[in-house]
Formats: sequence, C-alpha cells, structure tokens
Amino acid sequence: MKLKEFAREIGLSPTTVSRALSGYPEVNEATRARVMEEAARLGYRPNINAVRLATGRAGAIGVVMTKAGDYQFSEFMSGMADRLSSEDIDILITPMAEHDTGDELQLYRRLAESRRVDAVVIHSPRPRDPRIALLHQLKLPFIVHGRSATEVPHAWLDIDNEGAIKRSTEHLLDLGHRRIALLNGREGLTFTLHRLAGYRAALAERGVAFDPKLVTHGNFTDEIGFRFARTALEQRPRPTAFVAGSMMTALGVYRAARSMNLVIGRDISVIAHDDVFPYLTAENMAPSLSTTRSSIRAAGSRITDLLLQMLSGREASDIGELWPIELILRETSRPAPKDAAE
Amino acid sequence: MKLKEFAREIGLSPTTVSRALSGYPEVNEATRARVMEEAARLGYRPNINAVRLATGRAGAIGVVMTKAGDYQFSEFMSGMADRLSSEDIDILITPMAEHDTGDELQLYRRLAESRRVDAVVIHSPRPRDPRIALLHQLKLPFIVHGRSATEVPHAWLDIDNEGAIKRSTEHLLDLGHRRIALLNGREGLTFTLHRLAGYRAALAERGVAFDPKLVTHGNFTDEIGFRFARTALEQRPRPTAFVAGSMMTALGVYRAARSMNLVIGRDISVIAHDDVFPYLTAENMAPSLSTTRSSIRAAGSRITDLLLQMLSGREASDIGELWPIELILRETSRPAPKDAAE
DNA sequence: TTGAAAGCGGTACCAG
DNA sequence: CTGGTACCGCTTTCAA
Repeated sequence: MKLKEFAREIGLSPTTVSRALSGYPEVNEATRARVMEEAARLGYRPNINAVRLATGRAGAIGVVMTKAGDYQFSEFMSGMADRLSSEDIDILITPMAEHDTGDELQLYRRLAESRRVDAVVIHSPRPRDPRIALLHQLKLPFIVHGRSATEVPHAWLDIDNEGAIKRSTEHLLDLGHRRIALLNGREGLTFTLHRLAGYRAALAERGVAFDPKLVTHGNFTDEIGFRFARTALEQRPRPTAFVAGSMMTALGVYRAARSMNLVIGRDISVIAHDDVFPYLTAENMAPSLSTTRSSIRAAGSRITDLLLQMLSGREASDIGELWPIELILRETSRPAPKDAAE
Repeated sequence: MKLKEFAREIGLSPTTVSRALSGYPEVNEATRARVMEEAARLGYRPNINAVRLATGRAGAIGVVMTKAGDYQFSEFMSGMADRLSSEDIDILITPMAEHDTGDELQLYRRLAESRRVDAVVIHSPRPRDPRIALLHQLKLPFIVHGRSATEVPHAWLDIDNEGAIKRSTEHLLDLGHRRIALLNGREGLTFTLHRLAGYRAALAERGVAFDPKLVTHGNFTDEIGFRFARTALEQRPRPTAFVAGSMMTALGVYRAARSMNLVIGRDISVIAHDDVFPYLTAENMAPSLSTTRSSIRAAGSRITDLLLQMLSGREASDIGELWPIELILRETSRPAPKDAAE
C-alpha cells in the first residue's frame, strides 16, 4: 500500500498522513492518533527508498570492512546494533576489495559520493590519517574509533591505551620484573604508538633501560603471540613478564611458555589487554589472566550514539572521549622469580 | 551533478546516458565509451536512492544480527564481503532488538516490508523454522545457511555436520575410546540435531551404548567447554575423549583437563570442529588440535554467490549444497589409555 | 491544522 | 540506436 492509497482510504491528504507519521508538530493530536492506528491496522509502511530520495538521508551508518578477518569486529558491530535497534537506521558494511588495498581512500570517496550512508566510522586510525582529511573535505560526517594527530577537527572515541599499558608495565615493575616484553599491535597505528609510549614511560620512570628486542608488532593472533614469546624466552637473560596486546596473543604466550616448561604465574607473568568477549574470558583461562579491560562492544554502542548526535547537529569538534581502563589482577601477575633478578 | 545536467553537458539525452551507464545493449559502443569516460572525468555518479526508488531494487543483502555476540559472525561477513566487493551491493545489518527476541518473525516481516534489502540470509535454522515459511510467503528471496526440514522449497547451503561428527566419533572409537563426550550446540537447532545423529550413529554401529550424561548443549564458549568437561571428567569411569563443537569449547576442555592434571593427547583425546579463523588456529594450540574443518568464510562467500544467482532468476528450489568436511588429525587424537578401558 | 502540487534523481516504455 | 516523458512514492514548500 502506498501513501496515496492509504490517505484516500482514511479520508485524509497524503500530506497530513506523512506529517502525522513523521511526528510533525502541526498535526492535530487526535488526527495523528487516528492515522497511527489506521496505519497499524491496514499495515501501511512508507517505502524507505522513496523517503530517502525525498529527504536525501540514507538511513544507514557505514562501516568499511577490511579483508582481514578481525575477531573484534563482530563485538563492535553488536555494540552498534544495540544502539541502533531502537532507531530506523541500519548498518551498511562496505566490503574493501583487494584492489582497494593500495588505495583505500578511493573506497571512502566512492562511499561518500554514493550517498548510501549518512555517516561512517573510521577504525584503526594512524597519527596522520588521510581518511580524516578526505571525509572532512567531502563533508560526510564521521567519528574516529581511536585517535589521530591530524589537525582537521573531528569526533573521536578512544580508550586510554597509553595509560593502560603504562599501568600494566608499572605493576609488573612493582612486582620486581625488569625484563618485560611487549606484544604490540600493527606498526604505524596510533594505538600501537600509544601503547609503546606507555610502556616506555613506565620503564623510564623506574630507570629501566628500554630494549627493542623485547618489543614486537603485529596482528593479534595466537600465532604471532606464540612465535614472539618463543623467541623472547630463548634469550638470556629471558624476560620474566609479558604485556600482551590481546587475548589471542596471550594464548600464544601461554603456549610458548608451556612448550618450554615454564609456568605462567610463577616463571612468567602476563598481563593482557582484554576487549571483553562473550566466548573467551580472562577469568576462564588457566591460570586466570590479569588484564586491562575495556568493552569494545560498549565502545561500538557509544560511538553510534555520538554519531547520531552529530546527525542531529552536534559539532564534531565537540566530541572526543577518552575512556579509562581498569587493571584487573588475576593469577598471571606475580612477583618476579628471585633467580631471574640477575 | 545530476543526470540531467550531466546529459546536457555532454550533449545527450538522460535516457541514453542512463542506458550507457547501466550497460544496456541498445547503445552504440562508441557512445557508451564516451559516456563512461565523461562520467569519470566529470565525476558523475547516479544517486543511489533515486535508482532504488525507480527500480525497486534495494542494492543490499540483509543479515539479521542477534544480540548475542558470535565470533563466527565476522568471518562469515568477510566471506560475503569478498564476493560482494566486485558488485554494487552492500550488506545491511539489521540489529535485532531485545524486544524482538520473543518475536523474531516480526523483525523479518518488517525487514521484508521495508524493502531495504533484495534478499536475506537466514542463520541457525531449526528443523521447522517459521522464518522460512514467512519469507517464502512474503516473496523475499532468501537462502538458509544450514538446513531445515520444512516442506517449503528454499535455497540452502550447509556443511555435513552429521558426517563430520560421525567421522570424529568413529575415529575415536577406532582408537579404542569407549566413553566419548559430546559438546554440542544450542538445543533445537538443526545442526545440533545433525551432530547428535552423527554421534549416535557412530556409537550404534560399534555397539557402544549411548549415555546422555556424556552429551551437553550450549553456546560455543570456553566457559561452557570448561564447565562441562570438568563435570564429565569427575565421573567414574570418566570419558577418555571429547568431541567439541568449536575451537572455543575445545579451549575450555583443555583447561578442564589441565586443572585436573590430565594430559590432553595422552589421558584425554579431543577432536573439535574448526570454522577456520585467522587469529586462532588448531595447529597452534598446545597440543595441536585434531579437527573437522570447514571455512565459514568460504561459506559466506558461496552463499552470497548463490543469492546473487537467485536475484538473476535462478530457482531457489534448485539450490542446495552440502559441503563435505575433512578430518585433520593432529596431536589430540590418540589411542585410549589402557587403564581407562575398564 | 490541512491540502495541492512541485520536486527528489533516476528508469523504462513508447516513438521515431 | 536515440530521445520524450510518465512514473517510482514520499517530503515539503506554499496557500488556504
């Protein structure tokens, strides 16, 4: 059923019906009530594409999906979905094709020009991220999940990566550890740099020398966690503690330690960052894993909320949230073994 | 720039331009080439919402996202994205609100009536899944990821869950195991029933009695894997092998075994189903995990492909693919310990 | 508070 | 092979 038919059916003009259904103030309340009721009864629903053409709104928030599978992605999406379930807005996933890899900007440009989305979320920013300048220039509203040092004003939400890793490192130092390895994220990303900064700051404060051999960069996979931990543990003197970037890398560290007959929580301490997953929890690891934790799902929800605010007129430059991280001590953060103190 | 302007600019009618750009056959090739070129030069792009209104096509494939986070989701999505990256079709995620939980059908009905998607993917079907009848009736093209016993004709793609679990179980029986525990999926879902059938069939063939205490149902989380394995391993005689529904439950089984000082691959065998994740791999577990494997990403890709075929006219009832599963033996499937043979 | 009518930006039928 | 034009279904001035 279309608007015209429906309007005729209930003896009103399309105009009034449209206004009643869209919540315009100038409609008599009694009329509105009747329209709503009749719409429900007769099953009238506006054609979304017509609405979009007429209003120019797309009714969707865009997310670009990189080809690399990412286990955090679905949690973030769930968070977005939580917030959007009460709105008439969808999430539009734009696949990033292989050939876009070299030219990611082109993808964002097309997305903006196609007007398929009202706003987008930018993930994994770099300190000077060209996507930010581009979207700003194209005037497509966006929010950055993470942070960037670019001078273009923009909305962002980030967790305190520097503080989190600093705190983990400090805690391990307090426990007497001196050789602490860091499993960092992919090189060049802002959060990776922040984590490194937190790590170095903690060492510097305690007068512990920074050793680049104790730091690695890469994706958050068990494989990388394992390989790096193996290599690190083969050094002499070997590290007595690891700061792991994710639960997956922590699993790799566990495995490396076991494969060398080292006991996590005794010979080796570990503190990992936990994005909070429903299917893999730090409490349930053996031994239970000490973590800095922050729900990526909550971030997805809040980011969506902020984006909706921007679509209602809030200034992007007003928006910037830095979420603190809690350090949760469990069984894997223990005093450094005496014999390893050199 | 809009079609009219662009057409005037290059001295052609909107009609011809539209046809040239959309690949209609009746356009002179020279004209088409020129139009394409000029469009690129002048940056003309059709307004997607106008196209959708005029054609009635939505340009998107829908996926309903349940509130529960699911670590397989993003891999499946990646697969879809792989296939769609060469098409002008997006993925539309519809959040399932809390209040839809009791009435999921309503959500699909709204999705269909809103015409926001051209087709949808149905996940986690049940033997008599009402969504299938509904979408069939609403004439929204769809494909089922999994299987359903409903008589309504429909397209589907599934992996051979029954065969996979049967094979795992048989293999363990061949190795001398007699008390084999099964960590199954959520109750009521088709794949859960299929897996149970495979398990029971293998036992029956070998004349091993079925013991319901050795079977559990639930989400694929490390937590559930741990809890069930603990309980099972406290029984006397205890199980000597586990067939785990996922990598995550397998992690729980590992932990349970360790917590009881049992050695996986010696005291306890494990074969799990692996959906193939880039960040957590069976080879890299310690000990390396024997699995039945099947890429959920490949399934996402193929399902999308089939959906596109349906949108081009292929009959839904023609489509049904059952993917075989390979059993990959690694270190966790070993002969049953002698002393456990009773 | 309500209604008439002109867009929104394309597509596709019908002529030529 | 190209063009004129009536839609697609809703929103939003403008007028009453």
